[in-house]
Amino acid sequence: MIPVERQELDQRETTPLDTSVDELNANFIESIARLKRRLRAERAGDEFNDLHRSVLTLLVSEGPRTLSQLSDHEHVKPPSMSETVNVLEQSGLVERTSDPQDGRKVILVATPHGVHFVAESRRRRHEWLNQRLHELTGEERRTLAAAAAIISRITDS
Amino acid sequence: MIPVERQELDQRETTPLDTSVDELNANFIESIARLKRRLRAERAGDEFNDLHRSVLTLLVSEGPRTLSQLSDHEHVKPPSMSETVNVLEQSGLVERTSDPQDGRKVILVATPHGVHFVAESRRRRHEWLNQRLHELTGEERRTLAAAAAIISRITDS
DNA sequence: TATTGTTATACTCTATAACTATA
DNA sequence: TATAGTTATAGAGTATAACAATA
Repeated sequence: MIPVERQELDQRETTPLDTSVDELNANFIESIARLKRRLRAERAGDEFNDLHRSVLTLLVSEGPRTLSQLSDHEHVKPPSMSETVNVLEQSGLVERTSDPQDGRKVILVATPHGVHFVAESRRRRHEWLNQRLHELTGEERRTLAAAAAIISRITDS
Repeated sequence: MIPVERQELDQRETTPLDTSVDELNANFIESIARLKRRLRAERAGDEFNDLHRSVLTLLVSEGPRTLSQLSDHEHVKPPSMSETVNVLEQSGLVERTSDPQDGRKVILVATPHGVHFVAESRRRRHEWLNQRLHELTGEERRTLAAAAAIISRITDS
């Protein structure tokens, strides 16, 4: 039924490769959307969300960043990042400092407590996914790691 | 700095494999969260979201389902699925029918318009991601396809 | 005047609680 | 009673618009 519809509708040139990209697009988005919804249920009640953790991890591993740098990197708008940073700041995990060269800028720095938190929390978080990952074969894990690298690259392009 | 912290904190036994799973967990979640945020920005203004499309695709390709079956499959609660189905129904893409065996159940069926929509929209949606996928090598696409399959499997376990 | 960030407000997506109808 | 689904309401996460401070 679907192939017939596709045939009717495919007015422009398509190669089998196009079709496979379309399929990949749909399958891939649907699979990660379902995973995100499942993870949401698993981590209900957590104090920090993925964005909080991603920002903190970046500050710990890569060093201080301005608010705009953070919002660009994470693909959110500055007001969203400002609120995210408020939470981290109120928890004592990051500090706002000012740029001596440019008074408009706010530079975010991880506190020692923030560094400690990242090291400590990597293991505990997303326990459900951790368990699932442990059940995979080494090759399957390598596939996911390779996929994560590809996703990061295209997201930032 | 981080390795020292880890060493202090790692009270329980961990193997190198554990660490790599932790890293994979963090990297993977962060990469797909950033991708999701980027996709949100790219598809602003769209009439349907990922859940609408995923549900419609399932009904078209796999046949009629009850509301509970849909909410289980997509990992949302029944009220969320009910609202999602309302939108698809109001757009004429699915129909609610009743189960002749059990009057409590609602069976969702894709309309001909819904079938047509799925075939027609696969190509157009997420144009930004489609473009990125076209720029990948065949092997990179195979990696993502394999990752999507693994994700789907573990999400539904 | 342009840029960086914040505050106020609103929208999207999903959840929980309360309810209706049927088994 | 227990189950399937809906309605009403709330919360998390993100956005846009308006504003303040600095360049």
